[in-house]
Amino acid sequence: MNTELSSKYDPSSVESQAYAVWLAEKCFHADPAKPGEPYTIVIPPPNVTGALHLGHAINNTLQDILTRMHRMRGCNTLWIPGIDHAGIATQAVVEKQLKEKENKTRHDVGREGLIERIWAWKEQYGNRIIEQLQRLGCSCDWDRTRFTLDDMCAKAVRETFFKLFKDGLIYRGKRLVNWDTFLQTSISDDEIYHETVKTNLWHIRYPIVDGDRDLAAETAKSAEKNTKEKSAITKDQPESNQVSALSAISAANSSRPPKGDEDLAAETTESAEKNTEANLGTAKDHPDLNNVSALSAISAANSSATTYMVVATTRPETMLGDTAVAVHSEDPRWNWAIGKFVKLPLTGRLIPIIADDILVDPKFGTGVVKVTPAHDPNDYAVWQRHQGKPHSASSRQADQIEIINILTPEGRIVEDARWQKYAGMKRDAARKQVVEDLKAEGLLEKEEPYETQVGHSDRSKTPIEPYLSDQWFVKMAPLAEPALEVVREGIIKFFPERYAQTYLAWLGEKRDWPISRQLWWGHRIPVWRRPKRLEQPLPTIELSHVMTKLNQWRASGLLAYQLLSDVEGISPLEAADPNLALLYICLREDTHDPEILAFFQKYGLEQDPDVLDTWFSSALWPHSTLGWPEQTPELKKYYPTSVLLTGRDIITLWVARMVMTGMYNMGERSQEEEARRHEGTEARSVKGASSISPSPLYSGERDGVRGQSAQADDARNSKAVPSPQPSPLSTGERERGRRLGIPFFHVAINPTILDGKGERMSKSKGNGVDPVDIIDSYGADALRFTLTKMATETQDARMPVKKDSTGKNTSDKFDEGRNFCNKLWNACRFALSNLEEISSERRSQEPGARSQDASPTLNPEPRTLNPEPTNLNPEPRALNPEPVDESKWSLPDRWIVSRFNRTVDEVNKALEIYRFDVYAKSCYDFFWGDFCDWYVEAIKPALKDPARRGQTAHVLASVIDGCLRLMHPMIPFITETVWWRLNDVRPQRGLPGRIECPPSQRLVLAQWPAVGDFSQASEHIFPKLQALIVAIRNIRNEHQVNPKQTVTVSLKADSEPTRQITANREMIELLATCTIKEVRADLPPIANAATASVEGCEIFIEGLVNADAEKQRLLKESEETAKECETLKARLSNEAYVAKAPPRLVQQTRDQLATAEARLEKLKETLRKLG
RNA sequence: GGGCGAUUAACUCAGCGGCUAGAGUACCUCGUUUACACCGAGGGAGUCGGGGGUUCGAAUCCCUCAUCGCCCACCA
Repeated sequence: MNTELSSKYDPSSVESQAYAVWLAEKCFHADPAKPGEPYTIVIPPPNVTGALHLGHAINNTLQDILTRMHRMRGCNTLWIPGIDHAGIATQAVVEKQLKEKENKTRHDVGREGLIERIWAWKEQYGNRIIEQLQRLGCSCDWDRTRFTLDDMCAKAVRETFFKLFKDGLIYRGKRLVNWDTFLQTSISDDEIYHETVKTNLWHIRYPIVDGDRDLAAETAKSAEKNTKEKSAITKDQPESNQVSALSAISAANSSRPPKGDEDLAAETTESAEKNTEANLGTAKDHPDLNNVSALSAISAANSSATTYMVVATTRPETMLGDTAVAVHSEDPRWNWAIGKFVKLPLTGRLIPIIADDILVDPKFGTGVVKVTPAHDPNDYAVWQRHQGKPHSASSRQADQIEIINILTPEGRIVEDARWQKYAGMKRDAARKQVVEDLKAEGLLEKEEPYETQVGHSDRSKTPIEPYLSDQWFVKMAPLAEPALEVVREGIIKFFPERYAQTYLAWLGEKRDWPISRQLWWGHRIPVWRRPKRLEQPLPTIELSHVMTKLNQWRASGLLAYQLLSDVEGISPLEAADPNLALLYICLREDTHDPEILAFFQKYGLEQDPDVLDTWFSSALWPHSTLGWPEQTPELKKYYPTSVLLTGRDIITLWVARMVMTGMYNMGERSQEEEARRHEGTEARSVKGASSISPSPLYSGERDGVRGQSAQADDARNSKAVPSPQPSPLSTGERERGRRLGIPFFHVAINPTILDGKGERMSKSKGNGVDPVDIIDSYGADALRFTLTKMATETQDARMPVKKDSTGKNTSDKFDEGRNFCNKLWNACRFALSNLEEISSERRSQEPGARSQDASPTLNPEPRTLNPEPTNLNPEPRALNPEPVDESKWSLPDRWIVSRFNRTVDEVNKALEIYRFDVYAKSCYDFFWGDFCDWYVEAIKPALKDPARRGQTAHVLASVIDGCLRLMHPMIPFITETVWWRLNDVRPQRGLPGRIECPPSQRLVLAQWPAVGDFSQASEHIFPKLQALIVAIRNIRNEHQVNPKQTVTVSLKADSEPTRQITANREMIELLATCTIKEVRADLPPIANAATASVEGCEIFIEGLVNADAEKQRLLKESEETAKECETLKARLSNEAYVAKAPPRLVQQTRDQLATAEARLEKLKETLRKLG
């Protein structure tokens, strides 16, 4: 390979070449059989729907930095890439395309057909995402690329569902969900966005029905209608006629009980039983009827004047489904009416007036709220609360209310005799009609304009409907508790720390997770059930046979089933539903068992058509990608993963769920259970498992993988040179995490990138920047550097966006990255060309070349000055017998090496706490500010001097080597390319104890730099000389001296500075473009010279005769100095300061004052002489 | 309503009890010295959002107000 560096840096050729080499040599491939402490990251899988944006770019750049750094640290490093199938988003996109291109709906092409199309689509776009990640430079193990819908993930999904189902943590329930009437699926809260909509607030009169004789008759009629209404629902929703006992129980167990309502669960269970009776046709009376007698007893004392209540609503059409009006129990305007009825306009039903202090805010509106349980989340909660409770201790009257669905899945009003007029109308039409009819009846009190937030589906952009339907849920409480605990205890840490709050707050709510989606694209729910009840209930004998069979299969681990038996205290047969409508069977794996298949067929059991929420598979990502539930070597080696890097928006949706499922599937208890299963014992419940002795998995030796201590030995032996810093995780911590099954130890949150106005980037706003455009125009390294520098601890990072000449979005922000990359390239080119020259010369003079390295001793610096050694392991130095003879080093050599080690130290500390910006800044400041601006400039003469060039070149090569290692994770392409050239030109590098340079053909696999010793003396002296040089340059500039023109300088300085200046005279003269005439302590003032003073050293530059300018400058300086004196004096005259501040600080102030006063005196003297 | 963050130079951001508050970009001056004009040398530019407080000392800690943004809840 030709490793010449082109004179102009061309990112595209550099990048493609380096990446091709890494791939060809499998540099990113991880092998679990190899030694080394594991370091694992799983990518947050991008949605297959979209191309990558800057958010992905920053997220993946940071992951790559960590991955590359740990690989260089000798860890057994794995970064797993992959893509999310993004259920609803993807299906929506493909359906839209289908509609646009072929004018077909999903029903036209069928389930199979649609899925086939989506897979084709996935191939195309999934590959594009992989390509984009590769262009970014991501060092993922591409052989292990996963897709949340591939076989490996599917297996994990299936097993997890089965486990949850078996443990009773998955249940089917009727719930109010967010219904997308366009896509006809439920969607989760996070797929909703709110839009402000201008509408009206309609005030409607609901006539109060007095307790007179007509009442009983009215109520009876209403009851009759209710019966009809039941059949209407049944017709409309075939599967929803059972407000099943199971769902009601589940609701009671899992929903948050309202505050202070401890008895709710018990009461709901009772009510559920009642409902079951009703469903089974054993209950004769409608619950409402039980209230009639009590009603007539009500006194109407308060009510004589009031004949109606006014409710305000933005959704008048839902009044068809009203089943109550609610008031606050302490609202004197209305509480007298509690227990009475109102006559619902338009349909004429009688509905109760109930008290609900949670729903009703008496200070808001009229204090009266209509209750539509089937179409409003709050009202649904009211329905749940009012399951037959007495109004108060003194009243025996129950306030149970009904629930009535009025909408079809398409969002039309359902067919129903009571509102036939509106049947089939869409929401808006129905609303219009209802309002008109109310007007006609004189029941519309007023209509006022109103703005409200309406939830819209993110996918179809249509308004969502709260809709009552049967869904599958995961019970959160048992899963959430351990997941909360590991974060509270700091076993999982967030960076920055504050994000733990978001996590804890959300998880603390323990709201059950609706996991079913009425889609086709996704993991299908592995539950078989009858869509309807059996026409004829099974005879007891047959039912008993069914149960026996099921128990047999369950015992052999093939399936799990749920029915009423899951309620404690009821035997399975007792509870078994003879209509089989409440029997849910979860098959662990798809089966070909003819007996089971025949059973399913005989009883008409079908697989649930729904699929799982896409987050269900994402939640398993850290262990499913490693092969779980199979006990793969990968799983054993790489789980738990080390860190998760992600954006803060999915801390709840994703991070929390990964912790829950990770601990549930991978925690020790779970693993034990697994082990027992393999032994042929069926574990019935998790509860019993804790008494079992630890499985072999955790007792030391493991199949195929040696124990922890053996691995550690291996790692040590494999080190050629000291490996650097130990991983921040101790063995104990790692083991604890493994036992608990946590998916990762750290969660690092990267900032969200916004545009210059602080708005989120998006396609619709047109402010998005495409990372590939930036790579094309600036290069991937430049993009990466800029993004790394933006990765601060704040939550957002702004990036002003502008259009480039071709109309694409770009940002000047990337200039900084590009400039730095360019600087890096050119500095390396310069260094390499010198090294090449010197090396070839050296080779031609072997073997005596070494002697050249001797250079005159300048300021020998005793080693004792160095701070504590950072390399605790002495072995490595033995590898290189050549001792470091620093007496040969020039000041710049010692300084730059020390500064380099300082930088490595800073970088290590920064990356340990995920301060990527500090990493970028440290590298930038060191490389540009110290190395290029000072060191390289300072050594130019030495590189030309045969006596010194050998030594200088050796330091230069070692520093370059270290810099390339240090910056490689952030700037991988340039550094790798330069590395190859450096290996060619100068294969032998390294300053033992200072900069270790163990050889490596590829930088990507080279060792991360160790922190070598510092040189405090040089770090003290060099900056003083810098200040002197800057001061001289400053005077030159002020006097408009041409940069090329050499000036003559005389310096007045004490003996020590004089010594340093003299010793480094050549460097000062070069960097300040001057000739130093003399340096001494007793230098008399020089007339007609421009002067300055810095670090106790007075500078005189001859021949700069601009007296006026000089006088002005002196005046200004003396003014400033006087001011400084004043400030310092004031500080010292403050007694409290002298008394309370640290003595060190007070002394410092005194010294400063003395210096400033002396300087001021000199300035005044000079000014006096000038007149 | 609850929580979190931001407010520092024209712009984008560091700094988070103690050096004269820093960097990059932009701006101004000078400069085509063979690494780099995507460069070099230098410069100007800030009441650290307002107001209180704690402290010897506050950009930094506390309270409060204002503005902007995000998350959660709610909006009959």
